[in-house]
Order: sequence, then structure tokens, then C-alpha cells
Amino acid sequence: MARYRVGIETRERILSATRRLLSEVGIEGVTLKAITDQASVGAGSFYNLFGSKEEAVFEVVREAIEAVDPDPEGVGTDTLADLVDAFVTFMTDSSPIARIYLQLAVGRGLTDPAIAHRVVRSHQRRVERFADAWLREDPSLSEQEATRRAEVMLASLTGLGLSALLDETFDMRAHARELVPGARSTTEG
Amino acid sequence: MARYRVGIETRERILSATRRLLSEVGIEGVTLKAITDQASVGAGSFYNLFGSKEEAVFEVVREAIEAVDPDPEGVGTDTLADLVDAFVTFMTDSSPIARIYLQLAVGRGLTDPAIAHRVVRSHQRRVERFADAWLREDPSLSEQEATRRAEVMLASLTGLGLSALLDETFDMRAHARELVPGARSTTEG
DNA sequence: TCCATCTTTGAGTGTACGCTACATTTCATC
DNA sequence: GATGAAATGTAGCGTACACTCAAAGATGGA
Repeated sequence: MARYRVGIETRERILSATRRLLSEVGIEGVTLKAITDQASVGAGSFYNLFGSKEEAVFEVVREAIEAVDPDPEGVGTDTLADLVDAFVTFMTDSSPIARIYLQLAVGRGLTDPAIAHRVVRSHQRRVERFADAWLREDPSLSEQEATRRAEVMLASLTGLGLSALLDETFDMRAHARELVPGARSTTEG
Repeated sequence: MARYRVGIETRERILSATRRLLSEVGIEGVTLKAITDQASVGAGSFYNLFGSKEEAVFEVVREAIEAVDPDPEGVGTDTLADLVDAFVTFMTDSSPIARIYLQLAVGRGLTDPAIAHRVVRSHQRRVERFADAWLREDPSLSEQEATRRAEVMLASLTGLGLSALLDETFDMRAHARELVPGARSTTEG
């Protein structure tokens, strides 16, 4: 499937339409008709390239989950402030993808154990990364304590991100900055 | 509508069935047939008492949201620890309803501005309540600073709650306890 | 007991959905 | 330009859903 140039382009138009619909209308608004209309493609073409509607949705969602992770190259070197900053940027600048991610994690993850598992796994990877940064920040910490702090910090960031997505006037960056030790009450941009 | 005794009883059977379905099958499993079967009622009876399926679902969720707040009579007296405890209890003990609440707040709020507004409003009321508690805990705080801390605290609780709902092994209460100043590292139950 | 009013029933309506069948057109290769 | 594979558009299938309606039954004040 999708061996020729046009087929590949069509596939991308479909994914793009699906992504857009997911972020703007939510998972309930993603009907086959909506996708094919948005992509200017017939239903037959769709099923020539994807096995089911879910398959296209999953593809988009998979990309969204991966996009949460900040700059994979920086593993083991970035500071807490870097990680927090990357998370905030993801939530505010890439808000359509962030919306999809949260909608998926909450909307489907809470009922579908398979999705819940995926979300939890990627969450744990992020916790490890934050815990490492905590240890670098304060080497006297026990590994357990670092993990605990990472867990709370990520939970806070997720909650703040949720507020930001629901309320456009919410200044997520300012609040998030307060989570980083040593950065308290600084007003620098 | 529902002026006679039987009508009132039917209404309650329907709400009860809806509540049960919401918590056991999730919002997607709540079909009219499921509700009316579960309540042993014809579709016509349902529409004699409710204007739409959404109306019944909303009623159940509204009741659930009210249950989040600990003892509304105690406004202005409960401590931070009380408030945190009530939130944790809601998330862990009433987890089916908490699931629905989060699913609705996030799943719908992210796409429907009207719902987003409702969620933000009820969130702000809770923030005020937490801010008051912060001020009582530490009267030297400015109102602004108290609100800021309340905001972050609630975000953290929401995030931790999400983790708890996604991952059954997650100990939300232990993590939440660390958010309350002065409670650090205590292990008392 | 009567009877106006409230309540229940469930077959039926319209609609939206995911998906398929298939005839037609476009594409890459020779 | 002939060929076969790939890609496309459309009409429509079956299903599931929320919701309606007319007729029958239950209720309770007089």
C-alpha cells in the first residue's frame, strides 16, 4: 500500500487531516467523512491506505506521544530547568498535539487498559529523566527521593498544562518556573 | 414531569442506572438502551422524565462534582491537609466517578469552550478555597502568593490524581502528603 | 366509582456511522 | 502506447444510535 508518489501524498493528507480534526474537534468529531472531506479523498482511497479509521487515529496519536519527550539527544545532560521549559513549550506552543495527547491519555486511557499502559510507560520514562536531573541538581538526594520529587514535579506540570489548555489566560510558564528549586521569585524572562 | 410517586421513583431508577453504567462501562457505554434496560424502563418513560440522554448524564456528573468538595459547611475552617485529603479521597475512593469527572472535564473541555468555562469556574472556586487555607497556615503570605501556591497545589493534585487513575499501583496519598508544608517525610497514617 | 391527568410501552423513524464493492482512472515500466 | 498494478470516487450496505408517538394503563383526588 502506498507505493507510488500520489499514494504517499494521499496518506500524508489523510494523517494531516486526522491530526487537525483530533486537536480541533476532539476524538468524537473524527468521523470517516470528516477525515475524507478534510483530506479531499474518497472513502475508498482511505481504505486503500489504512485498514481502519482507528489505524489512522492511532498513527497520529503515536506521533503525539513521542512528541512529548523533549530533545532526546539531551538525555543525561539537561537541567531541571531545561526539562521544565521543554515541557511548558510543548504544552503551550504545540498545543494541538498536547491537546491530543491529553485527550488520549484521559479520554481513552481511563477506559482502555492498553492505552493506559502506553501512557504510563512513556510517563515513567519521563519520570526517570526528571529524576536524573534532580540527582544532578542535588547529588545528596537518594535515588528514591529523586524519583519521588520527579513524580510530583511531572504531576504538577501535567496539571498546570491542563489548566493552560482549558484557560488561555493561564500563565503556565510563570507557575512552572516556581517548581524549579532556586528559581523561586525570580522574574527574569 | 414526575408529579406522582411512581414518576419520581422511575426518575431515580434511571439516574441510578446511569450512574452505575458511567462508572462501570465508561461514558461510551452509556447508551439509551443500556440505561433503559438497566432501569427496566421503556424509552418513552425516559423521555417523559428527561429531555435528552445528555441531561441524565449531566445530572449524574453534577452530583459527582459537588461531592469533590469536602463538607461545604466547613468553608473557611478546614486546613490545607483537610482539603488535600478530601481531594485524594475523592480520586481514590470514588475513582469511577472521578474518572468520569476527568474524562468530561478534559475530553469535552478541550474542545467545547462552554464546558471549558464551567470547568475553569469550578476550578477557580477550589483555588480560592485552597488559597484561604494557605493564608490561615501562613498569615505572612500575600494574597497573590497564596493564590499562586493554591494554583500549583491543585495542579499537582490533579496530575497526581491522573497518575493514580491510570496506574493502580501509584500511591497518590503518599505523594500528595508531601505537598503540604510541615508534613514532609512524616510517615503517620 | 369516576375520570382527568400522569405514566408507561415498544415498535417505529430518521440519521450518522464505519466500511465495502466495483467500475473507472492514473501511474510506472517496458 | 500497451500493460498490469495501484489509486480513486461513489453508491450503498448493515448497524447502532437517540429520539418520537399513539395507544394503553396506572394513579389518586372528587
